[in-house]
Amino acid sequence: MAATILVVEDEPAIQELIAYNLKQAGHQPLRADNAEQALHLVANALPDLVLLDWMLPGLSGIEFARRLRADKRTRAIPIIMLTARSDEQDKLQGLETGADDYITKPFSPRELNARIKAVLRRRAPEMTDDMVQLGGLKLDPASHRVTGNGEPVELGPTEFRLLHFLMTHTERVHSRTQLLDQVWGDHVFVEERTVDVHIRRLRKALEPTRLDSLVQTVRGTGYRFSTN
Amino acid sequence: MAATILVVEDEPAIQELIAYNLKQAGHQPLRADNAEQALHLVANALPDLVLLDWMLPGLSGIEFARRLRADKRTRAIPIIMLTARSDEQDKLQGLETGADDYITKPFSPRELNARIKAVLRRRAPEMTDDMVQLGGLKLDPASHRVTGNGEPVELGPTEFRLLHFLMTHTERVHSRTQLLDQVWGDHVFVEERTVDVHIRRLRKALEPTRLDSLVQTVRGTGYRFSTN
DNA sequence: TGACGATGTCACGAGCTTGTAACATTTGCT
DNA sequence: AGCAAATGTTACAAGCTCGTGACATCGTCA
Repeated sequence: MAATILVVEDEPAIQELIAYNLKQAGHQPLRADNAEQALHLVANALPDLVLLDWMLPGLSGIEFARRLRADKRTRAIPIIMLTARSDEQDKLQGLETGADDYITKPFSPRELNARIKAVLRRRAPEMTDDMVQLGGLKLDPASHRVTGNGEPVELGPTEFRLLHFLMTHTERVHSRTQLLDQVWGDHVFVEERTVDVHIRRLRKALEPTRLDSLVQTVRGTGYRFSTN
Repeated sequence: MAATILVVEDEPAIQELIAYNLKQAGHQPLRADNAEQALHLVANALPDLVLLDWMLPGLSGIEFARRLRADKRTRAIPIIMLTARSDEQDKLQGLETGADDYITKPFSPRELNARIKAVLRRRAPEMTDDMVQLGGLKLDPASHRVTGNGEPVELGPTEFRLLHFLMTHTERVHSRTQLLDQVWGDHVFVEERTVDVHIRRLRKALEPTRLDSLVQTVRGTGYRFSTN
């Protein structure tokens, strides 16, 4: 994984507990005792996910979530809310505000990790560290290694991300625009044809293993990763 | 999906949020801050769906919807209205004016996407990603693949769109003009006989699977996709 | 600083798509 | 049968898409 996770929780003991667990799971915890502090942190660096206590002193969790959703820069950040009571009302309101999941205290570290992983996978499967293995190709985000039919494949950073995205979204055509948004990042402005060039570089790197046929062109539409 | 969706919303933050989510879902957002601006956009290019805030400065959402419904060119465009209060009165008036659905703020991206999909499925099934399977033919918009009796079928972009439209509107004769409007697009001017040529190409591509008989000629009227 | 890898852009050419016209065939009707 | 309209079929030129190699730039690291 190796995600940066912002923990917004006013109870020090719980905050500490969560932070410890996140570290154990290989994440990078950022801590905030309240929403204001959290906003400051977010202003400086975008976390990959936010664990948000619903009951906070001062600015409430709901309000904080709203603000994240209101700002273009932070809109896409997944939010998991922590709620003390298993109150259905809270849950509903939270999901409406845009939380991706919620978890009721008390919770086990195992459950927390599972939900984090699930949310990361849902929001951006290519963000997780899960190894992807398809049609003879094996891509391991953790070690940043790719092998085709057992042979190592050398890829540049962009080609690696591109392949990772394609392998986590197979059997589906992606337009150049979509690939630019997903692999290069939104807000980046780059020529569409640049995608072609990186597809070319990716294929070239895969050629020695004859796996370049997995990356397919769909004329007039875009590209597709397919094992057929 | 890949629908062009016009968002008419005066609140910049909400407009931005919606546009972002639409993009994530694979749609192409068009934005307007008010009804006048929206009318201009519609004059240039027809969107596939309109998300319309009910409370707008200047020309109201209701009035805008009326105008869309009054013009033959825009009458068929599905409208989903966004309403701040869960006011029954608004809802009723909206549905009477011809809105296809309504959604009450605040709403989750998930809910918005679900409603968009539902409306598109009802009004313009060829805009969704749903796989179509009929009479031995299988067409999957997501992977952009067609198979007939299990065998892959190679189609050019236009033939693909044509077949997709026919398969989502079966047992019904479409005139050449209708096909040009629906498959080629609104403002395109092309000879009617061109449709014949593409029908021919489509049939030829289907011949190897003996499924070309599904595309039928209705003399003096147009073409029809039928499993009988 | 200099070398090197990574990246984005461009230009060129091969090959595919597409709209049209021209010709062939079928259909419906008298 | 004979005719006219509608449709099927083919060929082709123009335009567009995509693959590909070349190149300039930028940041990094020794």
